[in-house]
Amino acid sequence: MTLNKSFYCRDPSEVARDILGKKLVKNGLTGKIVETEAYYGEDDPASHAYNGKTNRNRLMFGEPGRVYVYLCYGMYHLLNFTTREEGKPGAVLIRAVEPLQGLESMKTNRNTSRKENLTTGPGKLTEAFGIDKEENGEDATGEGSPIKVKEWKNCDEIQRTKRIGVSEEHERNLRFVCKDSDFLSR
DNA sequence: AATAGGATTTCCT
DNA sequence: GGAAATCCTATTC
Repeated sequence: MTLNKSFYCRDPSEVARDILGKKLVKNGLTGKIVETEAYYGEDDPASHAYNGKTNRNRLMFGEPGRVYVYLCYGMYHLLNFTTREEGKPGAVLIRAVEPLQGLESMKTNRNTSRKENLTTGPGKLTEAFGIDKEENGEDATGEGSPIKVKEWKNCDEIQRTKRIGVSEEHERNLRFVCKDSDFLSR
């Protein structure tokens, strides 16, 4: 079962927590989501949407369940799914997955053979899955969608921590991880 | 093991 | 002009 629009049309923290353990699918490659972060809008200084709508972040203001990919530090594509109803900015960043299917393609894409270095970071997993600006704006809620998330498992134990790469000020605990995973970032 | 620097887009001051 | 939702490599301890 592909996660539908009502799954994504909720508070970003709820979506970030509930999407853990689910299966990320793109073109035959799959991975178990083990690390996420929630981002909000006007009340979240670390969010792209903090200062209002721009060409880059406009999907965060739109309907839920869309793929939001953007270029970080001029080099790495980061994968998000939009959340909340149209008009209220929100997104969930996928920070790490555990590789399940398509390991050989991932190794080629990443130019490494070590399973633990394939998808253990937000920039790494997009490279492993071949995700870039092409996918920006795609609807992730259809069975035929190029990128989607499917029902699969839940994590045994979920832990909530500070977000990574975000300045201390105003930071709330908006990072969610499957506690005992061997595939978390850094 | 720990630290430092580089690659380089998008947006803000 | 400078910082940002990162990662890799080289250098130094």
